[in-house]
Amino acid sequence: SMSTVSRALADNPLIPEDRRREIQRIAAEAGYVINQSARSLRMRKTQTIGVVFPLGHDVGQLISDPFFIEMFGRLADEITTRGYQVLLCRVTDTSDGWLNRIIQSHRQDGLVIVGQSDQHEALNHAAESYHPLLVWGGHLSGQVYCSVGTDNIGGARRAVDHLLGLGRKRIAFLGMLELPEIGLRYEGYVRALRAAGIEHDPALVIPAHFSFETAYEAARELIESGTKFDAIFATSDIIALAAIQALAAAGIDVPGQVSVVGFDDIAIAAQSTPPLTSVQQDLAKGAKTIVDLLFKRMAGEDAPSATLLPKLVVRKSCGGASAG
Amino acid sequence: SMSTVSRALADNPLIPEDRRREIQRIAAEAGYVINQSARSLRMRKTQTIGVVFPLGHDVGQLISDPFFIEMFGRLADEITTRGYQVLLCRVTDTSDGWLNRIIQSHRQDGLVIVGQSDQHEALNHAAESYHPLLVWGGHLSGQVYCSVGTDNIGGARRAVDHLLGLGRKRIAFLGMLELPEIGLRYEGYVRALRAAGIEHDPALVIPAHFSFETAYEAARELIESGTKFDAIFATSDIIALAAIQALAAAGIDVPGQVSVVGFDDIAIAAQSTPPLTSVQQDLAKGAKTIVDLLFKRMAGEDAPSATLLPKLVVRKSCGGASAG
DNA sequence: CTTGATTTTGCAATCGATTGCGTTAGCGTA
DNA sequence: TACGCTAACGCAATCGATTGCAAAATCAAG
Repeated sequence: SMSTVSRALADNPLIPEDRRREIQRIAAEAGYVINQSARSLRMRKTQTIGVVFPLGHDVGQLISDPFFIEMFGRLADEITTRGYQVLLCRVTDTSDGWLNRIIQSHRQDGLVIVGQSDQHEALNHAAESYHPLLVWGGHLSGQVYCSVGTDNIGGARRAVDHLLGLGRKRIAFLGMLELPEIGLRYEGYVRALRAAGIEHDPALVIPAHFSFETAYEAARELIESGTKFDAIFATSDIIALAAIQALAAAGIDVPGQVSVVGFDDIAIAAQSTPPLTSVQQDLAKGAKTIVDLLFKRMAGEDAPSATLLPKLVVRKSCGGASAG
Repeated sequence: SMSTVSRALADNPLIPEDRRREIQRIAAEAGYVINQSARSLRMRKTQTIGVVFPLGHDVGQLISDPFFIEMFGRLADEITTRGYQVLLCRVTDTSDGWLNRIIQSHRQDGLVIVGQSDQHEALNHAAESYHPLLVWGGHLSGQVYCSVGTDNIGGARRAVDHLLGLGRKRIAFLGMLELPEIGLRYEGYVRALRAAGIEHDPALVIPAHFSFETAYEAARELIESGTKFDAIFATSDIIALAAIQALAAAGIDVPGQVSVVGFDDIAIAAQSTPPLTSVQQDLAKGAKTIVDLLFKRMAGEDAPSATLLPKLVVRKSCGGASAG
């Protein structure tokens, strides 16, 4: 009897306990497993969380960025611990309605978007009707969706303040202002300079993508442009490491002549030469917060955005007495 | 008319071209998206590949191992490029029939198992009836399933030969022999020693798990045991890095007193101090091969196992003239 | 206008579970 | 034996697509 079996396997108390056990035993012996496609269709839930990496800006390199990779791993751990599967969605086609296409495919019960990329509007629009959606990224004004992220302004502020404290005055900024998180870090950079009474030179703001190669190019151009600078605030560790290599190639000493600070504090940061000073994002806590809030939303409750406090980890790449 | 729409969206030539386009336009405007649960059920395929990490030996640490992480990223790239989704399966419950449970859930059209763990038998059994299955790992005798992996014996042989060439004679082996791949590396280690006419001392074979902490402990115990050794062949870079730190903590110079060679050549290997000599596995090629073969098998063709040739990347951690 | 061939269209079954609701079985009591 | 009540059970609808097959529409030719 089909319905009885279904109920028995679901541990439905309508079926007497001993009968349930027997059916479960027989099913196990026969190697029977519930077909999840059918189950998903009927139940309208998939026991799956989609993790999305919008790559609107830089296509073709999911794997190359250690930050994304680590974030993914942490998210995967949090999700699987709760008995859900993880579906990785790499979005290459960000044409109109890409997010809706993912949502309406009903492949997942909830979504985590890692990084806003340039899709703030799309996210806002989707969030109006789709609730089990969480975004890792900066908190922007007029934001409808629920996000978790580091205090980018504060983190940048702390990094630049540290450089200023070392006596650095011409601090270059490397990053893509178009991305919301980077825009916020820029905000922190500007505020720190202003607070120190230093005029902000647009020639020191260099667009740099997240990949090592393009960042290296950007740093090289800055060096060759002849613009004078005595420090670099890089908006990611990869950019910082690329800049250090570009400086080394040009015979410029780090931290002797130029101090460098990165962002993220990925694992390699501590291992590089010189070890990299960086603004640490607590990804373990971030991932846990994201998944906690997502499950709250999946349960129908509302959940507010959250901000994590960054920590400046000082190492040798920016010189000064406090190295370590 | 439901059937017409379904056919139109599938670009079925039964529907005249202009009608197809119109229907597609209307569907796009209405934001209609095919429900993948229903589609999967009817079509008996999910456009999804499952990537499985059996953690029978070391539970609770998917994210911590850079090797797994990189492999996953490469696999994900290859899979998404082919228009498939990636489902991450972390297996914690390796009780009888775990693989069958995954297969019969019909959540995916094909499976990639990363690392045999201690599940050789289970894999062999599953492969008899389930064909779209590929395994990253060593090639074992009597193996039914299709696997792709580095030539572990050859790689180990090359690493140990290099140490012997540097004049090292008492070479410790760090790794878990129970795992098939490590067993093969041990085989290479033994062969290299035998070829050099050196007697193999069981006291130099130390069980070491893949996590940094446990590997550090293992190395510390080796050092404190008083057993004399002048080199370490570690079966993963993480183990090698842990060993280097343990040696440093004990005041032993690398590569002055002890040479260290790792396995995998993960990204950090080049960045550590001293930079780590390691047996490089070409994961990009490995992942591509795996997915190529998997899709062949999904198409019903047969596909043979493949072996990749490892390359010894010499850096400073083992001393000698050839450092780079 | 009819016939036959061909192109379009749509009915209805199907995939494999879950579940509301009605039916049957079982048991105790009068 | 009859009745009432509860505990088990099972029929049949449902989820939302796809597709074989038959019906309908269209068209060409006689």
